[in-house]
Amino acid sequence: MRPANPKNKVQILEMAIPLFAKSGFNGVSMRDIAAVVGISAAALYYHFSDKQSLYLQAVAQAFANKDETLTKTLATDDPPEQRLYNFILKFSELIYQDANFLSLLIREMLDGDDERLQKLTRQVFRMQFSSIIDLCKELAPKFDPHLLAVSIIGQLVYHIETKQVRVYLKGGKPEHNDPEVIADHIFNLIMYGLKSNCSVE
Amino acid sequence: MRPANPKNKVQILEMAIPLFAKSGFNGVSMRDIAAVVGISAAALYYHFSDKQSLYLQAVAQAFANKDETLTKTLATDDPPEQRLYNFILKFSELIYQDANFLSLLIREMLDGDDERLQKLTRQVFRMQFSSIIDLCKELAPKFDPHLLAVSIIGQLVYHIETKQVRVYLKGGKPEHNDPEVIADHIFNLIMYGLKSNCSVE
DNA sequence: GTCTATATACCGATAGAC
DNA sequence: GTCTATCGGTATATAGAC
Repeated sequence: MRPANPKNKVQILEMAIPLFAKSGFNGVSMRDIAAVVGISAAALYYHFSDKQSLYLQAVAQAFANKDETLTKTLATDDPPEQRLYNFILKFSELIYQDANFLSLLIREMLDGDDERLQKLTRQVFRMQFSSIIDLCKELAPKFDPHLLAVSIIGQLVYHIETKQVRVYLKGGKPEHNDPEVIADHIFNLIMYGLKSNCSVE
Repeated sequence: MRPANPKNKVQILEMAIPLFAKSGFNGVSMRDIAAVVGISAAALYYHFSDKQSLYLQAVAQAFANKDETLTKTLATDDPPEQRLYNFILKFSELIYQDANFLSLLIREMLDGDDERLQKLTRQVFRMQFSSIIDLCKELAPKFDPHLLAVSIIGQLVYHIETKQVRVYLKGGKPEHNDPEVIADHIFNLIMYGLKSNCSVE
């Protein structure tokens, strides 16, 4: 039978990404991927040398351009506070909209060996983390910029990561999943803390 | 051959916990567990009806008493600020010392279906989250207590979760992994924010 | 309570036709 | 580039001896 719709590598990767995000490397078989792509499992080996190679390329594909997108929001002429808010809102929207990206990221932090994590930080986070750290230094020289950057990103990630769980916890409301509500809350907390009356409602 | 050292369920669970924490449900086989326990894979089926049952009981075992421990630090006569600091430090030490607990928790949030997540929040987090929310209301009535509680726990979890990755990021220092350094940073940030000079009290 | 042996299914990967 | 067929290995789980 003549193949009606031959696939290229990127198409296959894009279809594999949600599978790996949902079930992890060990939870997805080559047959599973082949099924959603619409070809046989054997055909996957024409495009990729083995399963690990397919997985790593899928992760790289899912992470591509994320760093660039975020770094751009930090490299403007706006005042530092505005740049921080823009970054927080952009990051919030990014991980809210692209659930696969966040899942794969968390899975990589759990499963990746030292070599892969090093590569990950270089490819995905280096520029962005560098920019946010410089911004932290500018905004609050008294704070350790590394700890501060992790605190900001940690809140963003965790608010989205716990989306599914939080509805069962006390005080959970639907609007807590709105990326803008999350961003406003984090910015306000980071800037002014609990003991301030400078807060912006 | 006479069995030299028969195992009970709890012993098996305790030995399975680090395996599931490190490699996840799909990354651990019944043979793997049997090997570290020191019995045959078939013998596991005397204690557990199937792999899923063993896994769920291992998770329950790993999570047992965590809620109680944390809730206790919140139920004292100390002033609210002191209670918040005690909670942050205790939580920081807890997830730093028990890496299996945090790994399993994150994996459950990725893999658990709605039913399991609901059970998880009831068993592990309900009292603790309830107490921290009441404390948040007391400390900062102007903030949404749910968002605030997630921000506090999110920072704690993320600082420890990224332990392995952060060494490759700008400004990373060994002392950033000290649970007390993390706790002090988070408490200070939460209470006073970056603009501490414009706080009222 | 643990063993050996085994049933059954699925896995990753390859061979060779088209 | 994709197919069918298949290999060798491993998975979960069971049967039955001790």
